[in-house]
Amino acid sequence: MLLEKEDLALSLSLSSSANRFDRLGLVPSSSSSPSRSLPSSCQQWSRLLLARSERGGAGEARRGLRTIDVNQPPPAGAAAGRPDSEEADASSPNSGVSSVGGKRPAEREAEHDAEPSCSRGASDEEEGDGDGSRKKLRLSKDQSAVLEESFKEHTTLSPKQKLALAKQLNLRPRQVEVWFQNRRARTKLKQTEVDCEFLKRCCENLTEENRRLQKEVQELRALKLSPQLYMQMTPPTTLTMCPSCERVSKPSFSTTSTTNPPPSEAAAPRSLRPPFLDAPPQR
DNA sequence: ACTTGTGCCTCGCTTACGTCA
DNA sequence: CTTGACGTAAGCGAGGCACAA
Repeated sequence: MLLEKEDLALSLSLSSSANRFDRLGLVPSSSSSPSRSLPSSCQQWSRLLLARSERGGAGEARRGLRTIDVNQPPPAGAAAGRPDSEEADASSPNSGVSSVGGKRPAEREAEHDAEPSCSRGASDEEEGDGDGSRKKLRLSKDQSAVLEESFKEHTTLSPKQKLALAKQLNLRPRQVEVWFQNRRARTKLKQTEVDCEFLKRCCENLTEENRRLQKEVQELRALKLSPQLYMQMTPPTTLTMCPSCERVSKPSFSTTSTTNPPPSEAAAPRSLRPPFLDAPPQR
């Protein structure tokens, strides 16, 4: 159990690290799937694009289904306060908007033949469906593993994939949907933590760099005050900046030879900044 | 061409439950 | 046995997009 958790955390952090490397350009972005290699903000955009592309595909099926099914009443019980709270729950997420239309045609169809399995434990019968209290059912290890594998392939599911997965795992499509939703949330949370840590380190490095430069300025001023040394020294204007990478080249002489080299991250070119700093506004 | 209504999807936030120390 | 912390399945509302009327 503990190991499992750690494994999950590890996989999360590993994928996050991969994202970080991708951001820094250390890993060719083509080495991982687009959605997973992108930072969270970019993932938002890719998600939109993905959603659009998926809707392009799934939308056609939906359109097809809609023409067939849109005006059909939901299966008996689904709309009319079925005593089974599971089914009621399954339609609730969209209750805000689907109070009129009810369940999605595809799901309606699927859930009709894919009876609620309620996974292991399945003590559904004695869990009093009538009281309206929501049941929480833990997914089995196998189910979680399959879902995890699927998530690695794609972080969002098309309706077809969702149905297939639900059927394969003997779950309701709604459960698969919720699992992916929560999984995306966990991934994002993890990524945010990684981003925070990265920014923290950047801040520390920049502070250190600032301290170093201040010290250097002080030393240069001190040199300027002593004429003999000042006349002998080579021009201190060797602090040139490369316009392309914005790196400051080291002076040929060093009055601060004991100072540390600039931290790699602090000296990183602008293109390596965390992309979320340049990210478009999120909603 | 533009507007409006509908259906669907995803997200963020939250709640409730299961597990463990 | 109880309790608090933690992980996670699930509920809810909001926003956005596609599509049809």
